[in-house]
Amino acid sequence: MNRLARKLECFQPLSQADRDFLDGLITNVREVPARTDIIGEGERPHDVHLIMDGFACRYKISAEGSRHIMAYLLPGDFCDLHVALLKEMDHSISSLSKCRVVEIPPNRIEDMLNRPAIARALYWATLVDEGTLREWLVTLATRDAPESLAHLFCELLLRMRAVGLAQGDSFELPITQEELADTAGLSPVHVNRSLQALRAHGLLELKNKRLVILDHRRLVEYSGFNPNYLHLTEARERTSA
Amino acid sequence: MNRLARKLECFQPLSQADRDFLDGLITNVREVPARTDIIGEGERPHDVHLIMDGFACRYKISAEGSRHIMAYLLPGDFCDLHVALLKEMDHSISSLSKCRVVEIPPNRIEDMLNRPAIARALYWATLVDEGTLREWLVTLATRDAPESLAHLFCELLLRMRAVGLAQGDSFELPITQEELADTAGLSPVHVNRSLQALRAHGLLELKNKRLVILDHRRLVEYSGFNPNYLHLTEARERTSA
DNA sequence: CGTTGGTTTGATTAATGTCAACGCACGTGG
DNA sequence: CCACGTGCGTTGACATTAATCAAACCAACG
Repeated sequence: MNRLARKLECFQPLSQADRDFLDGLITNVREVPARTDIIGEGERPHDVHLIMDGFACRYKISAEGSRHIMAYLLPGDFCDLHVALLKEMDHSISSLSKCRVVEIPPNRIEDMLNRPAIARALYWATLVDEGTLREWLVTLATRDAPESLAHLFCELLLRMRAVGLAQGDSFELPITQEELADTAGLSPVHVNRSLQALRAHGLLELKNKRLVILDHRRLVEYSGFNPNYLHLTEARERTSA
Repeated sequence: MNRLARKLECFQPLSQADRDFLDGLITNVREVPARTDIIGEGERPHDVHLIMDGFACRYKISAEGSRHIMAYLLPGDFCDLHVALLKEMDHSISSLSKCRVVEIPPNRIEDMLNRPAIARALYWATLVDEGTLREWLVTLATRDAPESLAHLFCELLLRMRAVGLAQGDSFELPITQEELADTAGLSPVHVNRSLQALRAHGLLELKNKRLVILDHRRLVEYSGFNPNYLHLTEARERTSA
């Protein structure tokens, strides 16, 4: 049930004690409306934030005022686990949809990191985040607009499955085309046309904030998606909530 | 003298004992010619690799055969510190110039991570790597060609300074325009034209494998460079070898 | 029923890629 | 010492992708 535990078990099964510990972390839950900042660039938050429900993102605003989204944060993802070490955030975090966010005080984080299995799994998770960043870099540099979106959707499907939030080849995607544009480095207009192309190819449908992948195999092939950077072990992929 | 120690001290000064320990790591040095793979995607190297001299890079080859460079590895940078945890590399590492690479066996790495100050500094370094990846993402998504190159050069200057390899506002940059193209997601032709534009603006000169920044202030402004993502403390920036 | 936020469409423009050729410096072997 | 090859940088002409601007449309919601 706990999305964090589910995600960490993609790396390695946890003991019941560890699972219970993670459940115990979920005490201080805060509702965050859609499109509101959770942490701003330059801040140094006191508590660590964990997404329990909804979509959030890391982003930066460039000098000319354009926003770029650098990562999606799904249920089970930490926003700022590292913050204790650095003087300040070098980017911001904002909700995309309505979110439920857990705030965890530093001493509980320390307790968590003293549990070896959890600490290792969290380290794995940051390596996956880094791999994801690298793959997004490749996308921006080498894939054209529809390929970029297709690749993103392939990735999100696996990540949503990993936390039990996919239904078959589809999942809730509560974001706008403008947000996709800010993610893929495209204009909203071009995102729209690219989505139409993907639809026309019979690869997917995106409406009512839900993405339905109609032909997963072809979508993977079309976008050149290789899931190795997510470092999932096949056994732990899940297909249902 | 030890580039790794210099770099880690950008986070926090180290004890003499820690510095000595890091010096003791440099036993098994290997010469690597330019443009040769150090670690390939899919491998799982036994030893950890540390760059002591020269330029290397992380890269991926896309399905259609194009290469994308996702990070530069300078003296003092680890190639694959994390590798113990993951089953396999999700990207490759190759030298750009001739390099000197240290190979460190896993038990020495373990010893290293048992030294709290060093472990913390290494964790800081991986956070900086992640921040750098995010900034490159922003570059690809929002900056035009000459801005991208200018931004990259600003970053490299600070990184080279941090390990004592810059002379004033200039440093050795032993890479070709084609490699810059594979970094910035541009064609070599366009890199060439963009460099000419930067030169024409009197911002910099790049010849004989050396980059001379002629007007640092304007270059920073031109590229919208904000060094916060490198998390350097001013005090530790160095300007000479 | 009007307003609002998001999506869709068309026309035009700007940035960058591609292809092809040429030049230049350097190193090598005759 | 010269001739040649090779790798890299440079240039020009042209094609393509995606951005921009502006307007229309649509559905949800008060």
